[in-house]
Formats: sequence, C-alpha cells, structure tokens
Amino acid sequence: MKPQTRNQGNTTSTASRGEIKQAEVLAYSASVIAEEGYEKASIRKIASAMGMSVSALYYYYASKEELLFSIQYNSFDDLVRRLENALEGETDPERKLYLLIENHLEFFLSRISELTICSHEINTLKGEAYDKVWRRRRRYYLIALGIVGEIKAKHKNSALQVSLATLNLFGMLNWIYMWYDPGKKKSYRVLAREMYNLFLNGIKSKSRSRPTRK
Amino acid sequence: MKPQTRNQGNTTSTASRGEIKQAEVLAYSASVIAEEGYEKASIRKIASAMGMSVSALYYYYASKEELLFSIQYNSFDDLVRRLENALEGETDPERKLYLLIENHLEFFLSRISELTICSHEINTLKGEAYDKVWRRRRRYYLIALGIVGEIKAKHKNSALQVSLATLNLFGMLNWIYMWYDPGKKKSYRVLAREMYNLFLNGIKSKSRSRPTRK
DNA sequence: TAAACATTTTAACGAACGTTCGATAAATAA
DNA sequence: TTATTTATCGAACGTTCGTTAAAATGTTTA
Repeated sequence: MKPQTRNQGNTTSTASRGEIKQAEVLAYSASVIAEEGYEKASIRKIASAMGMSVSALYYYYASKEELLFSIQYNSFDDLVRRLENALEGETDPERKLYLLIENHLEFFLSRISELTICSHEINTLKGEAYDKVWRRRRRYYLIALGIVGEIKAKHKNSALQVSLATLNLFGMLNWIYMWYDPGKKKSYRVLAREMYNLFLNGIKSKSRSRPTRK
Repeated sequence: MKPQTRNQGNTTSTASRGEIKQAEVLAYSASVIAEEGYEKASIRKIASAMGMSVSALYYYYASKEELLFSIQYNSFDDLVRRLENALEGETDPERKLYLLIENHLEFFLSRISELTICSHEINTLKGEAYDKVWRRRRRYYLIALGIVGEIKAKHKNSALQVSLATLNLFGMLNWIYMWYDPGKKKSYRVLAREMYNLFLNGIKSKSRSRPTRK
C-alpha cells in the first residue's frame, strides 16, 4: 500500500524512506511544472526528469491534479504558518507590514519553483481542491488586509481603499516570479526594503489627487 | 488563398469579409484562451465556441501558435501606440505617469481577454515569435522606466532603484487580471487614481528605512 | 527459510491533441 | 452562362496525453 500519511501530524521527526521519496517526487514535479506550466508539464516529463517510470510516480501520487494540489497547499500552508510565527507578539502595524514582505520574499527565494506555481497556476485547480487551497490563500490575504487597515487607521488616511491597496501589494509580491533572476543573487532583504518603502509611503500619504490637464 | 494581409498597412478603411472574419476568429480565440489558458484551450474548443469547423479556423490562421502570437503582438502594439499618442507633448513626469497608468487600465478593461493573455501567457511563446512580442513589450517597459527615472530626478530621491520600482509598478498593473471582476463595473479611472497615488507617493518619499526590531 | 509487504516495471488503454487532406459549397469574375 | 476564387466541411493522420492492470522485483518480518 502506498504511504498515505503525509508529513502533517508527524509526531516523530523520522521520515520513512517512502515519505522521503514522496517529497522528492513533489520537488521534481514542482521544478518541471514551474518551468513548463502545469498543462505542458506531462507526467512523462516529470518521471523521466527524475529517472523514474511513470507508474512509479503514480505509486506516490494518485493523479497529476494531486501533485499540483500538494505543491500549492503545502506552500501556502507553510507561508501562512511562517508568517503567523513571525508576527507573534508584534504590535506595530508598520513593523508587521515589513515582516510580511520579508517573510514572503524570503520564502519565495528559497522555494522559487513552488511559489511560481502558487502564483501562475492560481486558477488551474477546480472544485474541492481549489477550495482547499483558496482557504489557505484567503487566510494569508486577510492577515495582509488587517495590517494595511491598521496602518490606514494609524495615519488617519480615510481616503485609502484598503482592499485595493492590499491587492496592489500582492501584485508586486506575486509578479516577482516573472522577472526575478536567481543568477543575479539579489538578496531578499534588499528587495523587501525597497518594496516596503514603496508601499508604506504610498499608502501613508494623504495627497490623493490626479494631476489636472494643463 | 487565405487572406495574408493583416489590418496593418491598410490604407483604406474598408475591410474585406475575410479580414472581418479573421478578426472575429482572433476575438473568440482570445476569450477561450483567456478563460482556459493556452494549453488547455484546444483548437476544437475555439472552433466550436464560434460554431465553426476546425479546418475553417485553419483557413485563417496557420497554427495555434500564430493565434497566440497575433493576440499578444497586436495587443502590445496597440498598447504602445496608444501610450505614445497620449504622452505626445506632455512634459511633466508625474502627469506622464498618470497617463501611463490610465492608458494601461483603460485598455485592460476594454480588452480584458487579450490583456489577460498578455500577462498570463507572457512566457508561452518561444523562438522568433517570442522575440517579436518581447520587442514590443520592451518598448513599453522602457517608456515606463524613463518616466520613473524622471520622477526620481525631479524629487532628487537618489536612493530609489528605478528598475525595481518600475517592475513593481508592472506587478500592480499586470496582476489586475487575477482579481478584477467585470461584474463590479469599477471604473478604470478610480483604479488609475488609486494606483497612481500609491505608486507616486511611494517613490517620491525619501524616508527609506526598515523598522528596527524592538 | 518462506511469507508478507513495498516498490518498480512493462505494456497497454481510450481519449484528446494539433494538423492536414480532398471534396464541396458559396461568392465573385469572366 | 461558365470559370475562378474564396470559404467551409467531415474524416482521418500520427502523436501525446493521463491513467491503469498485472507481473516482476526488492525489502522487511516471522
């Protein structure tokens, strides 16, 4: 029988050989899917990328969809957990914003393939699998929304549209996979600083007018 | 023989029946591809979406790749042209920034399918087709980069990383297709105002520091 | 040792894919 | 009218897709 139990709820830190291989399959899948896109990344490509037969792959995952689901769910789950951990005990909303951005970028750079898939294949899953991932994603979004709302209140910027600003923040964060070059080795701290300053100053300021035509 | 001449370079404003149909095919293709993604949007789905046979479709376009190429190239081409037109005679960099954002969002809302494809399928094409689209895209990017550079100079904000800021601007702009709901009928002007204020205030301000740990 | 379980392989399934072909139908030109 | 071009069609091509059944290996346990 195949190893049904995933890492979650593993009381001991030991991982069976099957679980290790299972994680390995997921990692290879992530790199191929990130590179080629979900539809174009065939099961055969993934299997041969790790020198494995197609059916051996099916021993660990019941379907291609389950591969995508596991990648996305685990990534969002880790992302949320790490964020909640980082925010623990923090009260200053601006500091929280920085931690969110830093956490996101650090996670992105350490697992580029997975996060690329989280961004690019965000609407690929359907039905229940989509819903499950959506709920993780939603949790992440609500944390960000709360932080932006706190900053708005702190600076009494009543004109700011919190949800719109938050979506723009995610636009910046999620678009990185399109231009980030791992070869350049730009540190996540530099990126985080820059993005934090841009976004914070953008939502703090109360000057909100469109330049009139001359 | 199939109608080789595209709209480009059409001296007269008349369009033959073939050219009209050709444009119609492109529009249907765009909506199906935007909805399903390029790989999953099969030629058969596109054809049956417009009550046409598969071979009739091939009469107008030689391949599925040519469909994607035409959608992307025409969209970027129009986008750049409209922007250059709008910027004609403008000198104030902040006004230029607003016009860029407004132009982008207005175009996006009027041709959601095409722009969704421009964002989401940005790395789908390969080889020469990719290069041709890339050059259009590059032109657009350089205009934006120039405007951001001018604003930096105007405000003497020497700490600002122009290319990074520009990429973040495009992150906000290109991510819209992920959350924009046409049903809500939010005007592009409202979006443009909000994004303009956020980005401009973000890059104008010279306060660039990371909140220190407590 | 043998029995039990875990893992991998070979070979194939039906379905869908992009594309092409030759035969028509419809529209236009002579 | 006939001749010619323009447009459409159904049927098929070869290939690849995700998936599975059954048999063959390893590996651990009794």
